[in-house]
Amino acid sequence: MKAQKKSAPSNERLAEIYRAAAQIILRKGYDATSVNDIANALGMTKAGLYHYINGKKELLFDIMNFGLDELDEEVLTPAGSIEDTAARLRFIIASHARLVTRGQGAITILVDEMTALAPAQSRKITRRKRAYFDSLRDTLNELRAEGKLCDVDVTAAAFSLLGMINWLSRWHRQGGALTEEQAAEQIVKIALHGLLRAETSAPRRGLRVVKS
Amino acid sequence: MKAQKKSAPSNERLAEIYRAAAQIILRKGYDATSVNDIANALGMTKAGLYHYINGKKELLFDIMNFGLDELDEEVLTPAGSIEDTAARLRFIIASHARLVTRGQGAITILVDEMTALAPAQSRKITRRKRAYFDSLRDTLNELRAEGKLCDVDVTAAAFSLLGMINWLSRWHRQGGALTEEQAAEQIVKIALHGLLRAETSAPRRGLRVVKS
DNA sequence: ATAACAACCTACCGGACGGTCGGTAACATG
DNA sequence: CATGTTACCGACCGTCCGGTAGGTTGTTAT
Repeated sequence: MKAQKKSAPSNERLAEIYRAAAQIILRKGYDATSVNDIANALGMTKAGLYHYINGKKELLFDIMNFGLDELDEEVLTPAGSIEDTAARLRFIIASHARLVTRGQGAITILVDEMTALAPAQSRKITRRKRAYFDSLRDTLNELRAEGKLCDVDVTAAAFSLLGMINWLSRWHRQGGALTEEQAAEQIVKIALHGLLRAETSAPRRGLRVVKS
Repeated sequence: MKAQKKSAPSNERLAEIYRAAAQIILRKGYDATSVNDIANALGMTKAGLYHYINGKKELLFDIMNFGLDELDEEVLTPAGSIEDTAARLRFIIASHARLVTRGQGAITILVDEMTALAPAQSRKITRRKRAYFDSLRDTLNELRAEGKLCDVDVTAAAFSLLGMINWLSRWHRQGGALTEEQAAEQIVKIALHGLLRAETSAPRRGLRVVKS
């Protein structure tokens, strides 16, 4: 009748478990990944793994929180000390992008497997994600107040940024044509300046806007 | 020993089934959706539904192809007859975005549930997706040849576009602050011109470029 | 009338999966 | 050497799910 939590055994091993689990879940999806799969990847049996975890859902929940911790530490906190707003936005995009390409898993899982959580867990994760989203949007609002933002909806802009960044995990491969740094740089460029060349100097053969 | 395919019964009902299944799968995920869930949503039993489908995976495969058909018909084919390259790009982005926000499901499932397919099916879908991606990239290359594209990697640009567009399904809600049209328009704006104000005509109170 | 078929149903099967139980071997502590 | 604790394992359980077998009902074709 003890409601005790089993007490965290060896924080070191636990991190290994999270990392291994994240990688497999990322590749096969949460539902398609059995607890056995994760255990075997760690050279264990299922019962052995259950020594460390309290259930499959709770494992997922922990991994997600781990990912959000990374996001806070490597993106939001450092960004907080950047005064210049445009530079701060640039940093957020680039460092978040790097986290997606470099880290294997935890953050991307955040994005894909929300439905697998229990309602209470889902609410907590959603709240943390919301906090991140809000500070991104705040930066955009600040930019607007300074007159540096284009005429776009800040919410749509913030989501579009996240879309570009999170999508990275689906196409960027290590050892591909673009390094992690280059990929992050490309995202920054596209997000801040768009794809089309600004038609400032010497209108080249008269571009027309075609509607419909 | 008949290898016969059971022959498609009533093309009408089949479309209803695809649509209902797509909605549920979109909400709960493929693995978490049981065949029973889909059957019940259609007012049937599982065995009843199996009169129409040949298996859960094949149903998913069919839905994905249905989504790709939509994409071809409503985006790629009309786009093919637009001469002006920039206008074509604009059209592709906007119409694809509208398809994501308006249609409920088939296209988004394409994106999320690839791992659930059998290898042979997965290859076929990947090939079709690849074809779509290539024509998007072709448009960008054409734009580059015309000197209208910024200095960005075309592959990264194409993927970033898809990221923004596909992400729409995660945040845009019917009846929300932005209509489908407005959301699509925002995506187009951000993708083509970026977030930061171009510092061309009449520097409004002295905008500076901030580096680093 | 009856044959034929589509469109379902109830009942069931085999297997996989999450999770548990009762161990055991290794090692540390006193 | 006794005791406790950590880190596992083999065997097992209940449940749920994809899929099937075989029947029933309603409609159409001849």
